[in-house]
Amino acid sequence: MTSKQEFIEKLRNSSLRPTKQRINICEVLFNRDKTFHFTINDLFKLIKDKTGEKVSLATVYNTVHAFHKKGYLKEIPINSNQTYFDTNVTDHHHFFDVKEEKLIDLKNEDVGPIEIQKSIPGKKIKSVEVLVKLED
Amino acid sequence: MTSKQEFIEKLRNSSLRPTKQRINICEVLFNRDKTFHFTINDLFKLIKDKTGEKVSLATVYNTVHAFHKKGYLKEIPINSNQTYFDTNVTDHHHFFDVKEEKLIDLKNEDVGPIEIQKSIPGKKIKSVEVLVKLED
DNA sequence: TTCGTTGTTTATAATTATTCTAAAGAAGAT
DNA sequence: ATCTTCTTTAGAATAATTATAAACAACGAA
Ligand SMILES: [Mn+2]
Ligand SMILES: [Mn+2]
Ligand SMILES: [Zn+2]
Ligand SMILES: [Zn+2]
Repeated sequence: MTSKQEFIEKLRNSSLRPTKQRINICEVLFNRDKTFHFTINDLFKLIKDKTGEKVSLATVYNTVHAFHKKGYLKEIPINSNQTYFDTNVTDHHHFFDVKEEKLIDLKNEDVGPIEIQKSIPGKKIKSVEVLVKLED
Repeated sequence: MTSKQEFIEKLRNSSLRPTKQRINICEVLFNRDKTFHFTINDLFKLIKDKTGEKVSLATVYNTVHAFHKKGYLKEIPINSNQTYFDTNVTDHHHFFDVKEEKLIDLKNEDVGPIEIQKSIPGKKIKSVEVLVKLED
């Protein structure tokens, strides 16, 4: 499998040694066609389901945070009891289906350019994110 | 004081009896010129500081949630260890100063109209919020 | 007013996501 | 192979939030 080399590269770039556990995490995170929105708990369960091997919760947290810090994962700002992450690290916005507690990507063209007309002295803009909440 | 009557009205509208504790909470929340962004913990401390009387944390949580449910408070979607609320319940967007952990209002005209071009069958838009993260 | 009812406050316990710890194990360098 | 450094893991610690239940206060009818 060619993807394993990519996983190892991602891990090394994040200053992480490529261990069996971390490869399994990568398998679930990055071996996909579409973007993946998840909580740590989602990921934790999926690792067991998809790889058949259990990885400790602490390792899942540590690895996700390292990837997030390196920019391989994006954190989505929602008020939920759990933190949501996204494998799509490009600039993009989201629908949040409040009932289903599911995130859906919005393409930038679905929202249009957003120009912030105000500025705060000494501060610069780090990110601009739109969250569209959906109800039935 | 004329504002006390408004507090009582807000409480009644939220199906809450006007107690001394809740009036004190209202005093801190609503007796202001500018919008107020806060966490429960901010509010809890401010009540003691501003009114000299202690209100239990449970009461602060309960009252804030009742006001939120009724629409007298807005919850701001940020990933933080604590939930942020806002006394400005109009549609508006925010800067979030990541270092200072402070919210700043953006007027709608500072952002411009946002048109969402995508729709999800069976769902309608409940809110559209922009969060602009600031760094030094 | 007084009394009964219903709602409220509070200390404290429970819950839960996340982070920390430290011991045992694995990876990498020589 | 050996040594060093990093990693995994179970379990403990932390911290925000929610639940509990007993003492107390607001309300409305009598
Ligand atoms: Mn993070
Ligand atoms: Mn709430
Ligand atoms: Zn996304
Ligand atoms: Zn605001």
